[in-house]
Parts: sequence; structure tokens; C-alpha cells
Amino acid sequence: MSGLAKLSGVDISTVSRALNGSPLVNGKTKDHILKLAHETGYAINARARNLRKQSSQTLGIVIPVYPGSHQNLSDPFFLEMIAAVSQAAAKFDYDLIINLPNSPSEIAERRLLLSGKADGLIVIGQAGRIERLRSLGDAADRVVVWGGMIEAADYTLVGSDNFEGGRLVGEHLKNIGRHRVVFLGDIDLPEVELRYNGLMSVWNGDGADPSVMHVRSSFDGHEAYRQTLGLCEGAQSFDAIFAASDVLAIAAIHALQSKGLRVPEDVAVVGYDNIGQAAMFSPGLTTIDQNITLGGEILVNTLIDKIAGNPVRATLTPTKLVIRSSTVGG
Amino acid sequence: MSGLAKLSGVDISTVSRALNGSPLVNGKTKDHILKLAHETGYAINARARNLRKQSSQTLGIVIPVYPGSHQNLSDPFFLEMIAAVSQAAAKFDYDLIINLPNSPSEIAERRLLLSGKADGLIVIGQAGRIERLRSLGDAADRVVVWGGMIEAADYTLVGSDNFEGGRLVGEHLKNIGRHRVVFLGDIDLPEVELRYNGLMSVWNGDGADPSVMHVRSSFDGHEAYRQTLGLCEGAQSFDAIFAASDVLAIAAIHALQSKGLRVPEDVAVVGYDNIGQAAMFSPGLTTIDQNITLGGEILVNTLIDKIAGNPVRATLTPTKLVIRSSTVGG
DNA sequence: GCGATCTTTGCAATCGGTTGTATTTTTATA
DNA sequence: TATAAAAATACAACCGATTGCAAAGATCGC
Repeated sequence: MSGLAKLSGVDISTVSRALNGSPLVNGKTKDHILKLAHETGYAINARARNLRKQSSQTLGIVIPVYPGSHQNLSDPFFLEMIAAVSQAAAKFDYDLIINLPNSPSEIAERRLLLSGKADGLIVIGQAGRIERLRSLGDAADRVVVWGGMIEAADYTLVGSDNFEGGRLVGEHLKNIGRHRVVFLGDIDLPEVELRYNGLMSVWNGDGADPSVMHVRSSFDGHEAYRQTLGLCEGAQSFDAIFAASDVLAIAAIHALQSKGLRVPEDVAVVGYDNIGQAAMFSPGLTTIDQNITLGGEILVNTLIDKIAGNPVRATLTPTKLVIRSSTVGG
Repeated sequence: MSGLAKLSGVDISTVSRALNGSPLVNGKTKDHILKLAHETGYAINARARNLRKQSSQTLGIVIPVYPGSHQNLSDPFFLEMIAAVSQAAAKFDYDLIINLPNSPSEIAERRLLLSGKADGLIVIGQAGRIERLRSLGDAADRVVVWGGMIEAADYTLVGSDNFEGGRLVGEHLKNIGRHRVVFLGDIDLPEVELRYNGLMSVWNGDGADPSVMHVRSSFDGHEAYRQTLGLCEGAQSFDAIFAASDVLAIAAIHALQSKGLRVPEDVAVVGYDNIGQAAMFSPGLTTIDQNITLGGEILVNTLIDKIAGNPVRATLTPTKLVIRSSTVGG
């Protein structure tokens, strides 16, 4: 910038104003400076600007996938969320720093904020970290969490309507006459519990005689595979599986087929997320679409609002059922 | 930091040295400062430090997925690569900025570098941007590209051995007696051309009478699906498909099955990448494993070497065939 | 016990912008 | 033409760390 100042014969403060489109600069002067800047390929030094302006035009996204968490980053859900958030942030000229903590206790998230590397943080999922999120203190002003709506949260939450998602699945299964449903997932996780509650709500109080069995599985496909095999070997009969994610559903289908069961004739299977591959794989997967792209946009909009000091409240994004007859037969 | 200086009664220069483990500070003084820093939750201001040190401890990763590129970020390959690079960078205490250019001509990559937001750049894939990569000029000192080894590249390349990958597939198909092979992909892309060449090399000069047909498809699953349908309706017969990515292979399988063809009895299918879901989906997919995790590590190591001014050269990561009998029948 | 040497600490410049305020130049008004 | 108002530009402080160099304090040898 001092180079540009010398070239154009004005003070660097004028160069700075010209480059930032300030109305305090004469039109001709501004054009001249802009031309020189273009010719010399000048780019404003972000480090200096960040220091002076006390901001970094960067958001952080925290993906809680550490060794031993039984979920890895290649779960398409996370990856589609990263894409959605990145694209939304770009619209505001924000860059995105991605952070994968190495352990549940790591405080890399706060580090990003306190050190000023990021102006705000998007945390994907609250499982196992609710306490820590609640103790963010003033840092909470610059954090938005993706997750199921829970009472205990005093931080800003954005998430899809997990209860409604579960309800839609329940309704659909009921419509196609399935009554012995297995819920595959870990209901200790807030989002999963809400889906389970939604499923259960369908049969509340009516005369049917459904049975819903909970089979616990983390979000790891291999665990779901083993659990489903065990299920097949057990005494309980069932005609449908509602899995807490598409990855789990696909693993379950694989396990069922390896036991000679037909999908959907013997067992209907429904997943959750509608990941990009869900439609492409065979059999195509019936699932709940969380609209991750919209979710990412709302996360970013909400966070930028918070950074600007505007009050925001928790947001639910809509949820819809995507039926592919190959897994639910109807 | 000036706060810490006041608290501990020393100059901020001493605080700085203590926090950075300089041997120029008395042991007791250092302990005292560290204790205070811990108690007050102090974190070094990265903005100021970056400005002064002329570095940002941040790498950028550029994923060339723009509207109209017929490939979207949810291709698990990209996403697994992001994970691998992010984890490798974390080992060196580097953060990772992810950049998704909006158009092929966008210069966001240079912007990250010139503005100092990133110390170096990892570019995933060189398709359609070879010229621009070649014109990086001195910026090339801080750029590493993931892609197939091509002569024209005067920038640093890291990639898996695409020729060998193609050769392994060809050999395998030959071993199981398939001779009318369809190559599904776009051989105008350097990486894909190498895979194709590897495939062709298997039959060079020997007495067999194979036919290899090239069916062009971008990396978009829907296009591969349509192309495969067209193939089934065409006059040419074939008993194997080698697809340039797992996403394409899965789409092709889906298309074949919708036409009543059996995989692998009628048509064997092989993919490329070994994405995490490849093993889980049914039928499990035979494919080439590029070892993305290792690739990500090498990318980061190489880039950090370059940033440090060390000379580096192009690197090939190994490639291996992963056979799942459900798609190749043997 | 005193100069020489080694530790430890402080001072001040620096990184490259942004921005409040002062100053100069231009334009408008009387 | 003199003067007030407006526009354009320059000056200088500031953001919060790092680091070369000078200075102060501690230790040592003789």
C-alpha cells in the first residue's frame, strides 16, 4: 500500500480510502489508484487489516469427530454441511476455517475465537458437549450450534425439526401397514431422542397395537451392521427399521440382505438425512430430508447477525419425507 | 498481553518471550507468567502475531467445484480429502481455510495467498486450470496441486498413481475373463486419461482380442446414469464397466439393474476412490483405493516444506485394488 | 572487592493497514 | 473579492504482538 501511495503521489490514508470505496476521495484520484492497484496486482494485507479492524472476516466450523467418537468425518452429512456453510459464508465474503478437535475436551474452539482467528463459530452437534457449550460465557455471543432443540440450551440453536421428522416416518410406516418397528440409533443424543419421540407420538392413544423396539447404535455404520445382524438372530420379529441416519440405514439394509431378508418386502427401511448418495444407491433409500443447504445458510445468517450484535432466536428448519419405493414398498 | 504484563509486573516483551518458551526468561518469571496466563484464560492475539511474523499458520484448500462444473462438493472424494488434509495440518498446528471458487476464473486462490490469509495453498485437481496454475509465477512457491502426473506441469504435483490404478483394474478384468470393457469417464481430464491409459496397457501386444469402449461422462452421477442407460440401449455388447469414480460406478450399477442386467453376472463393475461408503453399500463395490489419508498427509508435508523454502519434487502415492466379489464376481 | 561475563529484563522499532482530526484546496455565497 | 462552507487530502495514533539492542542485575574468578 505504501508502494501504491508512492506511485500515485498521495498519502497511504488516501490509498486506503480509495481501495475501500470511501466517499471522502475524489473520483479521479480514486480511479487512478484503482487502476494502479489493478496493474500491480495489489491485494490488501489481511493481517494488518484484521489487526486494525479487530475482525478477521472468517468463521470457524467445529466438527466434533475425534478418534473414538465412532463417527468419522466422511459421514456425508458432515461433509454436506461443510459445503453448505462454506457456500453461505462466501456470500458474505467470509472465509471458513474448519476445525476437527482431537478430543472431546479440546478447547480449540475457544482458541479460534479468543485468538481472533475467527469472528464466530458454528458447532455441528451438541452431543456430549452440552455442559461445555453452556459454559461458553461471553463467547456464546459468537457461537451458533446445529442440533436438536432442547430445553437445557442457553446457547443459540439452529436445527431441523427432528420431532416432526420422526413423526413423518411413523405416519408413513403406519400408512403402509407396518407395526413392529425397530428404531436404530442412540436416543441419548438429543437429536436422536427427538426423532424417536416423534415416531412414538404417532401411535399414542389410538387403538393399534404397535411395538417399537429401540436398538442402540452410535452413528458408526459398522456398529449398526452388527446390531442389525444381532437383531435378525433375536427372537423379536419386526417389519420395519427406522434408522437415525442414512449411513445406519444403508448398513442395516446390507445386514438384512446378508441374512436373506428382502427389503422392503420383509422389512421396510427408512433413513434420515437424505445424503446425496441416498438416491443413487440401489435400492434407493427412503429418508427424511433435513435440507442441509438451507440449514447451512441459516447457520451463517444467524451467526453473522449475532456477531453484529443483533438479537437472534433458535430456528427450526423444515423437514420432509422422501419416499423411494424400493425401501418402503409403498 | 499488556494485561498480563501489568499483573506480573514485567514488560510485555518478557511476557511474549515467556509465552513462547524463550530461554531468555528466568524460570520463575516464566512459571509465574504462565500461571497467570492460564488463570485469566489468556490467548495470544493471532492477528497481531500474524502481522508481525508475516505468517498466519493457516493453509488454504481450494476445491474446484463451481456451479456448472457438474461435480458437487458432496462427492465423498472431496470431502474425505478435506478431512485428510485438515487432520494432517493440525499436526503442524496449522489451521485450514476452505475455499470453493464460484467460477473457473475466480482468483480467490491468489487472493488467499496475496492477502496473507494463508501461508500456502493446496489445490485439488488440475482439470481445466492447468494454464492458470502454470501462470502462478512466484506464488507457485506456496502451492501444491493434487492431480495426475502430467508433463506440462511446472508446479508441484502430488497424486496417486493413476496409470497403475488403471492397469490393476485391467489386469483384474482380464483375469476374470472380461474382454469387452466400457471405460466410463472423461479422458480429457488428466487423471482420468492416465487411468484409461493404464487400462489399455494391459492388453497391449498380447493375442487377446479385447475391445475397450470409451463412454464420456463428467464426474456427475446423474450423467453417468444416463450414459449407462444409453449404453444398454446401444448395439455394442459389453461385459464390464470401469468407471472413473465410485460415484459413477454406483450410478452405473443402478442404471444396469434398472435395465434388468445383473451385476456382476452380466456386467462386472469397478469404481475408483474407495470412498467410505463403497464397502457398505449393497452390492459392495470393487474399486481402486487411492489412500486419501496418506495423500492428504503428503500434500501437507510437501506444502510445509515448500513454505520453509526446501526443494520438493512430485510425489506418487501408492494405489491398490480392493476386490468385493459382489461387483466383479471373482 | 572489582572488573569481566553471563542472565535477565526493558526499551523502542516494526509489521501494514484504518480512521479521527487537522489542514489544505476547491467551490459556493454574499 | 472576501468569506464561509464543502471537499479532498495529509498527519499521526493505533491495533497487539515480536525482536534487536541496550541496560541492569547476578555470578564468577582472581
